Amino acid sequence: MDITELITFKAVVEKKSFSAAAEFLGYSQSNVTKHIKKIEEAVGFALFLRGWKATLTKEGSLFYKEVDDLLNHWKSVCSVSREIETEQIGEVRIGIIEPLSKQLLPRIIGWMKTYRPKMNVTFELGNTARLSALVQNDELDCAFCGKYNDLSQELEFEKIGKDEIIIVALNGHELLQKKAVSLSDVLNYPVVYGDKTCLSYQVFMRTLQQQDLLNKLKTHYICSNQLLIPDILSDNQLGILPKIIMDEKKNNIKTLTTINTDTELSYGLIKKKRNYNYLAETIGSITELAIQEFGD
Amino acid sequence: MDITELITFKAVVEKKSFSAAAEFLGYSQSNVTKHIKKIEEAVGFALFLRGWKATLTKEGSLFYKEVDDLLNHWKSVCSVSREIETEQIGEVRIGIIEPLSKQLLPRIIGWMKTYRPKMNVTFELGNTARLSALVQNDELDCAFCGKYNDLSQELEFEKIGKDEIIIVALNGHELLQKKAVSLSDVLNYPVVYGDKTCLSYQVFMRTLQQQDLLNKLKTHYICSNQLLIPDILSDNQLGILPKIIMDEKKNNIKTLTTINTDTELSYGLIKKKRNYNYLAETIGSITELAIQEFGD
DNA sequence: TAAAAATACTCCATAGGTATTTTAT
DNA sequence: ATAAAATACCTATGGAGTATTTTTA
Repeated sequence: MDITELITFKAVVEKKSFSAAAEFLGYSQSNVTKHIKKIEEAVGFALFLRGWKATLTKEGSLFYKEVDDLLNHWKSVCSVSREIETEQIGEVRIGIIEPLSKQLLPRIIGWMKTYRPKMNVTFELGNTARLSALVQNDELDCAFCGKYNDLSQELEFEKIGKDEIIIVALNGHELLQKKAVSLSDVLNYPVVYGDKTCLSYQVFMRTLQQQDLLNKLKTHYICSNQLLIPDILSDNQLGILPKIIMDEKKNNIKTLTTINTDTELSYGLIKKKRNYNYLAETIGSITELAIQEFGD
Repeated sequence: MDITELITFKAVVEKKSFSAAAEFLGYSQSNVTKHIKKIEEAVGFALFLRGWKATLTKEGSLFYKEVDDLLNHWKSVCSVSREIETEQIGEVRIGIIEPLSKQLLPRIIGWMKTYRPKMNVTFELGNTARLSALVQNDELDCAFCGKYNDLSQELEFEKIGKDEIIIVALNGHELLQKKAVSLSDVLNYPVVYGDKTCLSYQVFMRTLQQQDLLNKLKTHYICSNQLLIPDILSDNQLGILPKIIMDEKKNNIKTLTTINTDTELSYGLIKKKRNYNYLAETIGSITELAIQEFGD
């Protein structure tokens, strides 16, 4: 007994005749007879009372209810396989660093809602180091990160845009009067920046070191969530941030200057180097989206 | 893609290796490879990452959940087919005439509870004519009836026991003093009997006619449900009943006499003459039960 | 008698096997 | 170097067909 035979069974029930079912299925009449006989042998009871019309026996009728369900289940499994093939179901687990999240997260959600309505998405916020470890460990499918120098051999980085580290102040800050603001000027004021895992922290510190200004650093506040810095800035404090998280609409905050870095600061996508990946298409589309958002 | 291939798929998932699955299933390793390849071609994605261990791809894993369900469903359909074969499921529709119901119905229910716990039973109470029409019309599977003279060609009658029509009175009735009670004696009192579809009515009337006593009939009460007659009998009334419904424990009621009939009164089972019948076994067993109950 | 199902017979596709090669650890 | 999967090749079962006979309304 196998599925094709059960399909024949269903056709005979619906067409109420072996020959009509044969025609419907594109089979020979004798083949339909064989299919039905094979099921009847397997189950041990007659399915039909034969005559000019084939009518279900009571046993056949009880069995048909089951078979009909099973064939529907079969069809559903086939359609699920098509959904898997076209990446319509399952889950994408996406890492995002905080600077990118505000712009990228709603856009990804919007895209998924339109093109992957049945798929679940998990967003993991964190810094580049942690997210790339999660990707490495197969706990994330991909991560939107900063460029990460000691990236594992198994991972690859695809650039989606670049950024700069900027220094900001509240409107009316006295430094805003100056035409050219130098780092030594900045160090006269209390500074606020992200913790040491933040790119802005690292760039800022490296630059101080290069210009031998580390000892000039006075009061500083560390806020592990960079996104909050524009909101918590007060008095004569200065914020050090990736340009991307500066909300242009916040017109009480002004950019003083940009920290020049020898190497360009890039954002991009980290994922595993493998030609086999269930979510390749989906992640590809999301990457396109990110490039549209952040690319030049 | 067919069931056997999906079974192989499941085995590979469980054994985590093509060769182990092959051994488990009694297949050659190459055949397992072929099964998996055939599914992979059908669905359009890889199921396993090959290596020393075969591990599911993400797609394979999503698909496996579906397949596992389907295989369980498949197994359940197979087991249902066995239950149909052994008449464990479905419904028996049994007709019973009132005189038999009090004794037979609880016994049938008891038997079904023990031997056909999954099967439903419908009991239809009615007179022989109506029940045999329902059997004829395939609205009942069988009926416990009286012997019915104009039984259709398609039906058969199997005797399970015989009965007599008796005349009863309340304890202390003056007729109980008499040694031999004749029909003319009976007609001096108001009589209670079932309606004209009841065998007892028919026998009584025929006997009156034969003895030319019809005109002597005085007050009479007709109660369409014969079962009630022993309970409603009062004063000097006499009841005319099939012996079988007389509850021996009711010691306030006594039998006066028996109406002699030229032909024997039989109870039996009416069913369709056909060699094909889902419930043949079940009905056979119930008939045995009835014979035990009513047979001599 | 006519419509439908069963049977007899044929053919070839494929499910299964064995032996060997290729791949991955 | 070795365990496991893929491939090449072979065989025989049985799935599907055609033609004919049997059954049933």
